[in-house]
Amino acid sequence: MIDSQTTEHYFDVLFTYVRLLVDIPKIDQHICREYFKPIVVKKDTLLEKEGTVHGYHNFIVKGYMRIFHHDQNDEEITTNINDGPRFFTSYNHFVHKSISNENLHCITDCELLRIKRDDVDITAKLGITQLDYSMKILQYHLEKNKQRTIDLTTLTAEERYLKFMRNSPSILKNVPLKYIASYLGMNPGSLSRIRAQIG
Amino acid sequence: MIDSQTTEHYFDVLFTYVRLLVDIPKIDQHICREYFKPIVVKKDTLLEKEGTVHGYHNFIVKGYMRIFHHDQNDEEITTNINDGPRFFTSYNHFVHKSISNENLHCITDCELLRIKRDDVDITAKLGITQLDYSMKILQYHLEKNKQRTIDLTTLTAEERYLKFMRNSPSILKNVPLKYIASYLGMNPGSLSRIRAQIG
DNA sequence: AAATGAACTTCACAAATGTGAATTAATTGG
DNA sequence: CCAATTAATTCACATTTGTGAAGTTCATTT
Repeated sequence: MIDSQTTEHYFDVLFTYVRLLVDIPKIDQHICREYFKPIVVKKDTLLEKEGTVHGYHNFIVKGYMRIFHHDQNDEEITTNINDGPRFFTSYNHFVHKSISNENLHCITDCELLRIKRDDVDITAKLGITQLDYSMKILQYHLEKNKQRTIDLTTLTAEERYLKFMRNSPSILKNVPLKYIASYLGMNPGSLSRIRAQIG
Repeated sequence: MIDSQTTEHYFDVLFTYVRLLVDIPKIDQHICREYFKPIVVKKDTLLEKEGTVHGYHNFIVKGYMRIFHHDQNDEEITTNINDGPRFFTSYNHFVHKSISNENLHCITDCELLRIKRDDVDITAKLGITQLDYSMKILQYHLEKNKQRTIDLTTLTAEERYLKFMRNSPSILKNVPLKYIASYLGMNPGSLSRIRAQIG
Protein backbone atom coordinates (compact mmCIF):
# COMPACT_ATOMS: atom_id res chain seq x y z
CA MET A 1 0.00 0.00 0.00
CA ILE A 2 1.06 3.55 -0.64
CA ASP A 3 0.93 5.87 2.37
CA SER A 4 -0.88 9.19 2.23
CA GLN A 5 2.29 11.22 2.52
CA THR A 6 3.74 9.54 -0.54
CA THR A 7 0.47 9.99 -2.39
CA GLU A 8 0.57 13.65 -1.47
CA HIS A 9 4.01 13.89 -2.96
CA TYR A 10 2.82 12.27 -6.20
CA PHE A 11 0.10 14.89 -6.57
CA ASP A 12 2.60 17.63 -5.87
CA VAL A 13 4.66 16.34 -8.78
CA LEU A 14 1.57 16.11 -10.99
CA PHE A 15 0.35 19.62 -10.26
CA THR A 16 3.79 21.14 -10.62
CA TYR A 17 4.03 19.46 -14.00
CA VAL A 18 0.60 20.58 -15.16
CA ARG A 19 1.27 24.15 -14.07
CA LEU A 20 3.99 24.34 -16.70
CA LEU A 21 1.13 24.74 -19.17
CA VAL A 22 -1.97 25.89 -17.28
CA ASP A 23 -3.19 27.06 -13.89
CA ILE A 24 -5.17 24.49 -11.90
CA PRO A 25 -7.85 25.87 -9.61
CA LYS A 26 -8.37 24.10 -6.28
CA ILE A 27 -11.56 22.51 -7.51
CA ASP A 28 -9.78 20.82 -10.39
CA GLN A 29 -7.01 19.69 -8.08
CA HIS A 30 -9.66 18.11 -5.94
CA ILE A 31 -11.15 16.32 -8.93
CA CYS A 32 -7.69 14.97 -9.75
CA ARG A 33 -7.19 13.68 -6.21
CA GLU A 34 -10.48 11.92 -6.46
CA TYR A 35 -9.91 10.13 -9.75
CA PHE A 36 -6.17 9.61 -10.08
CA LYS A 37 -4.85 6.64 -8.13
CA PRO A 38 -1.21 6.07 -7.11
CA ILE A 39 0.44 2.84 -8.17
CA VAL A 40 3.96 1.47 -7.86
CA VAL A 41 5.11 -1.15 -10.34
CA LYS A 42 8.18 -3.32 -10.66
CA LYS A 43 10.71 -3.10 -13.43
CA ASP A 44 9.63 -4.87 -16.63
CA THR A 45 5.91 -4.67 -15.95
CA LEU A 46 3.67 -4.38 -19.00
CA LEU A 47 1.19 -1.80 -17.81
CA GLU A 48 -0.98 -2.07 -20.93
CA LYS A 49 -0.83 -4.79 -23.54
CA GLU A 50 -1.38 -5.01 -27.27
CA GLY A 51 -4.62 -6.65 -28.30
CA THR A 52 -6.56 -4.94 -25.50
CA VAL A 53 -8.42 -1.69 -25.05
CA HIS A 54 -6.13 0.25 -22.74
CA GLY A 55 -7.81 1.04 -19.49
CA TYR A 56 -5.79 3.86 -18.01
CA HIS A 57 -4.26 7.24 -18.66
CA ASN A 58 -0.88 7.28 -16.94
CA PHE A 59 1.22 9.96 -15.34
CA ILE A 60 4.79 8.94 -14.59
CA VAL A 61 5.88 10.42 -11.28
CA LYS A 62 9.19 8.62 -11.41
CA GLY A 63 10.73 5.94 -13.60
CA TYR A 64 11.39 5.10 -17.23
CA MET A 65 8.80 3.76 -19.65
CA ARG A 66 8.52 2.99 -23.33
CA ILE A 67 5.80 2.25 -25.86
CA PHE A 68 6.43 -0.52 -28.33
CA HIS A 69 4.59 -2.64 -30.86
CA HIS A 70 5.48 -5.50 -33.16
CA ASP A 71 6.00 -5.05 -36.88
CA GLN A 72 5.02 -7.56 -39.58
CA ASN A 73 8.17 -9.59 -38.82
CA ASP A 74 7.25 -9.67 -35.14
CA GLU A 75 10.17 -7.36 -34.33
CA GLU A 76 9.70 -4.94 -31.44
CA ILE A 77 9.51 -1.29 -32.52
CA THR A 78 10.00 1.22 -29.72
CA THR A 79 8.17 4.43 -30.61
CA ASN A 80 8.52 6.34 -27.34
CA ILE A 81 10.82 6.37 -24.37
CA ASN A 82 10.40 8.76 -21.47
CA ASP A 83 10.91 9.36 -17.81
CA GLY A 84 8.80 11.25 -15.32
CA PRO A 85 7.32 13.58 -14.58
CA ARG A 86 5.15 13.26 -17.66
CA PHE A 87 1.89 11.84 -18.94
CA PHE A 88 2.59 8.67 -20.84
CA THR A 89 -0.19 6.93 -22.72
CA SER A 90 -0.70 5.22 -26.03
CA TYR A 91 -2.60 8.16 -27.37
CA ASN A 92 -4.52 7.14 -30.51
CA HIS A 93 -6.25 4.10 -29.16
CA PHE A 94 -6.89 5.75 -25.86
CA VAL A 95 -8.88 8.50 -27.52
CA HIS A 96 -10.81 6.15 -29.74
CA LYS A 97 -11.31 3.38 -27.18
CA SER A 98 -10.18 0.89 -29.77
CA ILE A 99 -8.05 -2.20 -29.39
CA SER A 100 -4.44 -1.09 -29.24
CA ASN A 101 -1.50 -2.72 -30.98
CA GLU A 102 0.84 -1.08 -28.49
CA ASN A 103 2.41 -2.03 -25.17
CA LEU A 104 3.27 0.23 -22.26
CA HIS A 105 6.44 -1.13 -20.73
CA CYS A 106 7.90 0.00 -17.41
CA ILE A 107 11.61 -0.29 -18.09
CA THR A 108 12.54 0.50 -14.49
CA ASP A 109 10.56 0.43 -11.26
CA CYS A 110 7.94 3.12 -11.70
CA GLU A 111 5.77 5.33 -9.55
CA LEU A 112 2.61 6.42 -11.30
CA LEU A 113 -0.69 8.20 -10.96
CA ARG A 114 -3.34 6.80 -13.22
CA ILE A 115 -6.95 7.44 -14.07
CA LYS A 116 -9.44 5.08 -15.67
CA ARG A 117 -10.28 5.67 -19.29
CA ASP A 118 -13.95 6.27 -18.66
CA ASP A 119 -13.30 8.58 -15.74
CA VAL A 120 -11.46 10.90 -18.10
CA ASP A 121 -14.78 11.67 -19.76
CA ILE A 122 -16.28 12.46 -16.37
CA THR A 123 -13.47 14.74 -15.23
CA ALA A 124 -13.59 16.55 -18.57
CA LYS A 125 -17.08 17.74 -17.64
CA LEU A 126 -16.39 18.42 -13.97
CA GLY A 127 -13.34 20.60 -14.29
CA ILE A 128 -12.50 23.68 -16.29
CA THR A 129 -8.82 22.92 -16.82
CA GLN A 130 -8.81 19.65 -18.67
CA LEU A 131 -9.94 20.67 -22.14
CA ASP A 132 -7.57 23.60 -22.22
CA TYR A 133 -4.73 21.42 -20.99
CA SER A 134 -5.49 18.64 -23.47
CA MET A 135 -5.38 21.12 -26.32
CA LYS A 136 -2.05 22.50 -25.20
CA ILE A 137 -0.42 19.17 -24.62
CA LEU A 138 -1.69 17.95 -27.98
CA GLN A 139 -0.03 20.93 -29.61
CA TYR A 140 3.11 20.29 -27.65
CA HIS A 141 3.29 16.71 -28.84
CA LEU A 142 2.59 17.76 -32.40
CA GLU A 143 5.60 20.05 -32.30
CA LYS A 144 7.84 17.43 -30.73
CA ASN A 145 6.74 14.91 -33.29
CA LYS A 146 7.39 17.32 -36.09
CA GLN A 147 10.93 17.93 -34.92
CA ARG A 148 11.52 14.21 -34.65
CA THR A 149 10.33 13.79 -38.23
CA ILE A 150 12.75 16.47 -39.39
CA ASP A 151 15.59 14.81 -37.51
CA LEU A 152 14.79 11.44 -39.06
CA THR A 153 14.73 12.86 -42.59
CA THR A 154 17.76 15.10 -42.33
CA LEU A 155 20.19 13.66 -39.78
CA THR A 156 22.46 10.64 -40.09
CA ALA A 157 22.28 7.85 -37.53
CA GLU A 158 25.31 9.28 -35.78
CA GLU A 159 23.83 12.76 -35.64
CA ARG A 160 20.57 11.42 -34.26
CA TYR A 161 22.46 9.61 -31.53
CA LEU A 162 24.52 12.66 -30.65
CA LYS A 163 21.38 14.75 -30.39
CA PHE A 164 19.70 12.13 -28.22
CA MET A 165 22.78 12.07 -26.02
CA ARG A 166 22.57 15.83 -25.54
CA ASN A 167 18.81 16.01 -25.00
CA SER A 168 18.22 12.87 -22.96
CA PRO A 169 21.34 11.92 -21.04
CA SER A 170 19.34 10.38 -18.18
CA ILE A 171 17.43 8.10 -20.53
CA LEU A 172 20.71 7.07 -22.10
CA LYS A 173 22.00 6.11 -18.67
CA ASN A 174 18.91 4.23 -17.53
CA VAL A 175 17.46 2.53 -20.59
CA PRO A 176 18.88 -0.47 -22.49
CA LEU A 177 20.56 0.58 -25.72
CA LYS A 178 18.54 -1.82 -27.82
CA TYR A 179 15.42 0.21 -27.06
CA ILE A 180 17.20 3.45 -27.83
CA ALA A 181 18.52 2.02 -31.11
CA SER A 182 14.99 1.07 -32.14
CA TYR A 183 13.69 4.49 -31.15
CA LEU A 184 16.41 6.19 -33.18
CA GLY A 185 15.75 3.98 -36.20
CA MET A 186 18.98 2.03 -36.34
CA ASN A 187 20.38 -1.41 -35.50
CA PRO A 188 21.86 -2.13 -32.10
CA GLY A 189 25.06 -3.06 -33.93
CA SER A 190 25.16 0.27 -35.72
CA LEU A 191 24.56 2.10 -32.47
CA SER A 192 27.46 0.24 -30.85
CA ARG A 193 29.76 1.16 -33.72
CA ILE A 194 28.73 4.79 -33.51
CA ARG A 195 29.33 4.85 -29.78
CA ALA A 196 32.77 3.28 -30.27
CA GLN A 197 33.71 5.86 -32.91
CA ILE A 198 32.75 8.76 -30.69
CA GLY A 199 34.92 7.46 -27.88
CA MET B 1 -12.12 38.80 -59.01
CA ILE B 2 -13.81 35.56 -58.07
CA ASP B 3 -17.50 35.32 -58.95
CA SER B 4 -20.08 34.35 -56.38
CA GLN B 5 -20.87 31.04 -58.02
CA THR B 6 -17.23 29.98 -57.81
CA THR B 7 -17.06 31.17 -54.21
CA GLU B 8 -20.17 29.13 -53.49
CA HIS B 9 -18.40 26.09 -54.90
CA TYR B 10 -15.36 26.71 -52.69
CA PHE B 11 -17.54 26.70 -49.60
CA ASP B 12 -19.25 23.54 -50.74
CA VAL B 13 -15.85 21.90 -50.89
CA LEU B 14 -14.92 23.27 -47.48
CA PHE B 15 -18.11 22.12 -45.76
CA THR B 16 -18.01 18.70 -47.38
CA TYR B 17 -14.47 18.33 -46.11
CA VAL B 18 -15.26 19.49 -42.59
CA ARG B 19 -18.27 17.17 -42.40
CA LEU B 20 -15.89 14.22 -42.62
CA LEU B 21 -15.14 14.94 -38.97
CA VAL B 22 -18.00 17.01 -37.53
CA ASP B 23 -21.44 18.37 -38.30
CA ILE B 24 -21.61 22.07 -39.10
CA PRO B 25 -24.80 23.84 -38.09
CA LYS B 26 -26.07 26.57 -40.43
CA ILE B 27 -24.93 29.27 -38.04
CA ASP B 28 -21.37 28.07 -38.16
CA GLN B 29 -21.50 27.82 -41.93
CA HIS B 30 -22.60 31.41 -41.96
CA ILE B 31 -19.68 32.42 -39.77
CA CYS B 32 -17.33 30.68 -42.19
CA ARG B 33 -18.81 32.50 -45.16
CA GLU B 34 -18.26 35.73 -43.38
CA TYR B 35 -14.63 35.24 -42.41
CA PHE B 36 -13.13 32.94 -45.03
CA LYS B 37 -12.16 34.69 -48.26
CA PRO B 38 -11.56 33.02 -51.62
CA ILE B 39 -8.24 33.58 -53.33
CA VAL B 40 -6.66 32.22 -56.49
CA VAL B 41 -2.88 32.18 -56.75
CA LYS B 42 -0.44 31.38 -59.51
CA LYS B 43 1.98 28.51 -59.51
CA ASP B 44 5.13 29.14 -57.46
CA THR B 45 3.59 31.75 -55.20
CA LEU B 46 4.97 31.91 -51.67
CA LEU B 47 1.78 32.39 -49.70
CA GLU B 48 3.60 32.83 -46.39
CA LYS B 49 7.28 33.48 -45.91
CA GLU B 50 9.88 32.58 -43.32
CA GLY B 51 10.90 35.42 -41.07
CA THR B 52 7.33 36.67 -40.76
CA VAL B 53 4.35 36.03 -38.52
CA HIS B 54 2.03 34.12 -40.81
CA GLY B 55 -1.21 35.98 -41.36
CA TYR B 56 -3.64 33.37 -42.59
CA HIS B 57 -5.07 29.94 -42.00
CA ASN B 58 -5.46 28.30 -45.41
CA PHE B 59 -7.85 25.79 -46.85
CA ILE B 60 -6.78 24.32 -50.19
CA VAL B 61 -9.81 23.91 -52.41
CA LYS B 62 -7.69 22.80 -55.32
CA GLY B 63 -3.98 22.65 -56.06
CA TYR B 64 -0.71 21.36 -54.62
CA MET B 65 1.21 23.03 -51.83
CA ARG B 66 4.22 22.34 -49.68
CA ILE B 67 5.81 23.66 -46.51
CA PHE B 68 9.56 24.08 -46.47
CA HIS B 69 12.27 25.70 -44.42
CA HIS B 70 16.03 26.07 -44.72
CA ASP B 71 18.45 24.04 -42.64
CA GLN B 72 21.76 25.26 -41.23
CA ASN B 73 23.39 24.75 -44.66
CA ASP B 74 20.66 26.80 -46.31
CA GLU B 75 19.26 23.67 -47.97
CA GLU B 76 15.53 23.53 -48.49
CA ILE B 77 13.77 20.92 -46.35
CA THR B 78 10.25 20.05 -47.47
CA THR B 79 8.25 18.90 -44.45
CA ASN B 80 4.77 18.69 -45.97
CA ILE B 81 3.25 18.23 -49.41
CA ASN B 82 -0.48 18.09 -49.98
CA ASP B 83 -3.31 18.74 -52.35
CA GLY B 84 -6.83 19.91 -51.70
CA PRO B 85 -9.28 19.65 -50.23
CA ARG B 86 -7.45 20.15 -46.97
CA PHE B 87 -6.43 22.76 -44.43
CA PHE B 88 -2.81 23.61 -44.94
CA THR B 89 -1.02 25.88 -42.51
CA SER B 90 2.31 26.06 -40.77
CA TYR B 91 0.79 24.96 -37.54
CA ASN B 92 3.17 25.71 -34.64
CA HIS B 93 3.86 29.31 -35.38
CA PHE B 94 0.28 29.94 -36.35
CA VAL B 95 -0.91 28.89 -32.93
CA HIS B 96 1.74 30.85 -31.09
CA LYS B 97 1.70 33.93 -33.33
CA SER B 98 5.46 33.77 -33.47
CA ILE B 99 7.81 34.47 -36.35
CA SER B 100 7.87 31.40 -38.52
CA ASN B 101 10.89 29.80 -40.13
CA GLU B 102 8.64 28.12 -42.68
CA ASN B 103 7.38 28.94 -46.16
CA LEU B 104 4.03 28.02 -47.70
CA HIS B 105 4.70 27.33 -51.35
CA CYS B 106 1.98 26.90 -53.97
CA ILE B 107 3.56 24.34 -56.26
CA THR B 108 0.74 24.58 -58.81
CA ASP B 109 -1.95 27.16 -59.42
CA CYS B 110 -4.10 27.04 -56.31
CA GLU B 111 -7.64 27.90 -55.29
CA LEU B 112 -7.94 28.65 -51.60
CA LEU B 113 -10.18 29.85 -48.85
CA ARG B 114 -8.34 31.66 -46.13
CA ILE B 115 -9.08 33.34 -42.84
CA LYS B 116 -6.99 35.91 -41.01
CA ARG B 117 -5.08 34.72 -37.98
CA ASP B 118 -6.83 37.07 -35.60
CA ASP B 119 -10.26 36.25 -36.98
CA VAL B 120 -9.73 32.65 -35.96
CA ASP B 121 -9.91 33.75 -32.35
CA ILE B 122 -13.18 35.53 -33.07
CA THR B 123 -14.82 32.64 -34.88
CA ALA B 124 -13.74 30.29 -32.09
CA LYS B 125 -16.04 32.21 -29.78
CA LEU B 126 -18.90 32.70 -32.23
CA GLY B 127 -19.41 29.12 -33.37
CA ILE B 128 -19.85 25.85 -31.57
CA THR B 129 -18.06 23.68 -34.12
CA GLN B 130 -14.56 25.07 -34.21
CA LEU B 131 -13.12 23.87 -30.92
CA ASP B 132 -14.43 20.37 -31.43
CA TYR B 133 -13.12 20.32 -34.97
CA SER B 134 -9.71 21.67 -33.97
CA MET B 135 -9.37 18.95 -31.38
CA LYS B 136 -10.23 16.26 -33.87
CA ILE B 137 -7.99 17.50 -36.62
CA LEU B 138 -5.16 17.88 -34.12
CA GLN B 139 -5.61 14.25 -33.16
CA TYR B 140 -5.76 13.28 -36.81
CA HIS B 141 -2.48 15.00 -37.53
CA LEU B 142 -0.87 13.48 -34.47
CA GLU B 143 -1.74 10.02 -35.76
CA LYS B 144 -0.52 10.78 -39.27
CA ASN B 145 2.70 12.17 -37.89
CA LYS B 146 3.19 9.15 -35.72
CA GLN B 147 2.84 6.81 -38.66
CA ARG B 148 5.29 8.90 -40.64
CA THR B 149 7.79 8.61 -37.79
CA ILE B 150 7.39 4.85 -37.76
CA ASP B 151 7.90 4.70 -41.51
CA LEU B 152 11.04 6.79 -41.27
CA THR B 153 12.54 4.62 -38.53
CA THR B 154 11.60 1.23 -39.96
CA LEU B 155 11.38 1.47 -43.75
CA THR B 156 14.19 1.74 -46.29
CA ALA B 157 14.23 4.62 -48.76
CA GLU B 158 12.80 2.32 -51.43
CA GLU B 159 9.99 1.16 -49.18
CA ARG B 160 9.14 4.73 -48.25
CA TYR B 161 8.95 5.64 -51.91
CA LEU B 162 6.77 2.64 -52.75
CA LYS B 163 4.42 3.53 -49.93
CA PHE B 164 4.26 7.14 -51.06
CA MET B 165 3.53 5.94 -54.59
CA ARG B 166 0.61 3.87 -53.33
CA ASN B 167 -0.81 6.48 -50.97
CA SER B 168 -0.25 9.66 -52.97
CA PRO B 169 -0.19 8.91 -56.69
CA SER B 170 -1.63 12.29 -57.61
CA ILE B 171 1.06 14.15 -55.68
CA LEU B 172 3.66 12.01 -57.40
CA LYS B 173 2.24 13.06 -60.76
CA ASN B 174 1.96 16.76 -60.01
CA VAL B 175 4.88 17.67 -57.78
CA PRO B 176 8.57 17.92 -58.73
CA LEU B 177 10.51 14.89 -57.52
CA LYS B 178 13.10 16.98 -55.72
CA TYR B 179 10.44 18.07 -53.26
CA ILE B 180 9.23 14.51 -52.82
CA ALA B 181 12.78 13.29 -52.26
CA SER B 182 13.26 15.89 -49.53
CA TYR B 183 9.95 14.95 -47.94
CA LEU B 184 10.89 11.28 -47.95
CA GLY B 185 14.31 11.99 -46.49
CA MET B 186 16.53 10.98 -49.38
CA ASN B 187 18.64 12.53 -52.14
CA PRO B 188 17.12 13.30 -55.53
CA GLY B 189 19.80 11.05 -56.99
CA SER B 190 18.83 8.18 -54.72
CA LEU B 191 15.19 8.65 -55.61
CA SER B 192 16.04 8.51 -59.31
CA ARG B 193 17.97 5.30 -58.82
CA ILE B 194 15.12 3.74 -56.87
CA ARG B 195 12.63 4.74 -59.57
CA ALA B 196 14.88 3.24 -62.23
CA GLN B 197 15.21 -0.04 -60.31
CA ILE B 198 11.46 -0.41 -59.93
CA GLY B 199 10.91 0.00 -63.65
C1' DA C 1 29.94 -17.41 -5.66
C1' DA C 2 28.60 -19.95 -9.75
C1' DA C 3 25.59 -20.37 -13.43
C1' DT C 4 22.52 -18.73 -16.58
C1' DG C 5 20.86 -15.64 -19.83
C1' DA C 6 20.51 -11.08 -21.65
C1' DA C 7 22.75 -7.02 -23.33
C1' DC C 8 26.37 -5.12 -25.62
C1' DT C 9 30.34 -5.09 -28.53
C1' DT C 10 33.22 -6.34 -32.31
C1' DC C 11 34.26 -7.93 -36.77
C1' DA C 12 34.06 -8.96 -41.72
C1' DC C 13 31.30 -8.51 -45.32
C1' DA C 14 26.97 -7.03 -47.86
C1' DA C 15 23.70 -3.74 -49.11
C1' DA C 16 21.88 0.79 -49.22
C1' DT C 17 22.37 5.53 -49.67
C1' DG C 18 25.12 9.86 -50.40
C1' DT C 19 27.91 12.82 -53.53
C1' DG C 20 29.17 15.42 -57.39
C1' DA C 21 29.92 15.67 -62.23
C1' DA C 22 28.15 14.91 -66.72
C1' DT C 23 24.21 14.11 -69.55
C1' DT C 24 19.55 14.20 -71.01
C1' DA C 25 14.80 15.76 -70.57
C1' DA C 26 11.38 19.01 -69.57
C1' DT C 27 9.76 23.67 -68.76
C1' DT C 28 9.68 28.51 -69.12
C1' DG C 29 10.12 32.95 -71.13
C1' DG C 30 10.90 35.80 -74.95
C1' DC D 1 9.63 28.23 -82.03
C1' DC D 2 14.09 28.76 -80.03
C1' DA D 3 17.12 29.78 -76.21
C1' DA D 4 17.83 29.51 -71.53
C1' DT D 5 16.92 27.58 -67.35
C1' DT D 6 15.54 24.07 -64.25
C1' DA D 7 14.58 19.25 -63.28
C1' DA D 8 15.71 14.59 -63.64
C1' DT D 9 18.70 10.90 -64.68
C1' DT D 10 22.89 8.32 -64.86
C1' DC D 11 27.36 6.93 -63.48
C1' DA D 12 31.48 5.96 -60.68
C1' DC D 13 32.95 6.04 -56.35
C1' DA D 14 32.75 7.14 -51.23
C1' DT D 15 30.43 6.62 -47.03
C1' DT D 16 27.08 4.92 -44.06
C1' DT D 17 24.32 1.47 -42.29
C1' DG D 18 22.65 -3.40 -42.10
C1' DT D 19 23.56 -8.33 -41.00
C1' DG D 20 24.80 -12.28 -38.54
C1' DA D 21 28.17 -14.75 -36.00
C1' DA D 22 31.30 -14.79 -32.22
C1' DG D 23 32.95 -13.03 -28.19
C1' DT D 24 32.62 -10.20 -24.02
C1' DT D 25 30.46 -7.91 -20.30
C1' DC D 26 26.80 -7.39 -17.17
C1' DA D 27 22.95 -8.58 -14.39
C1' DT D 28 19.96 -11.93 -12.16
C1' DT D 29 18.93 -16.02 -9.91
C1' DT D 30 19.84 -19.72 -7.15
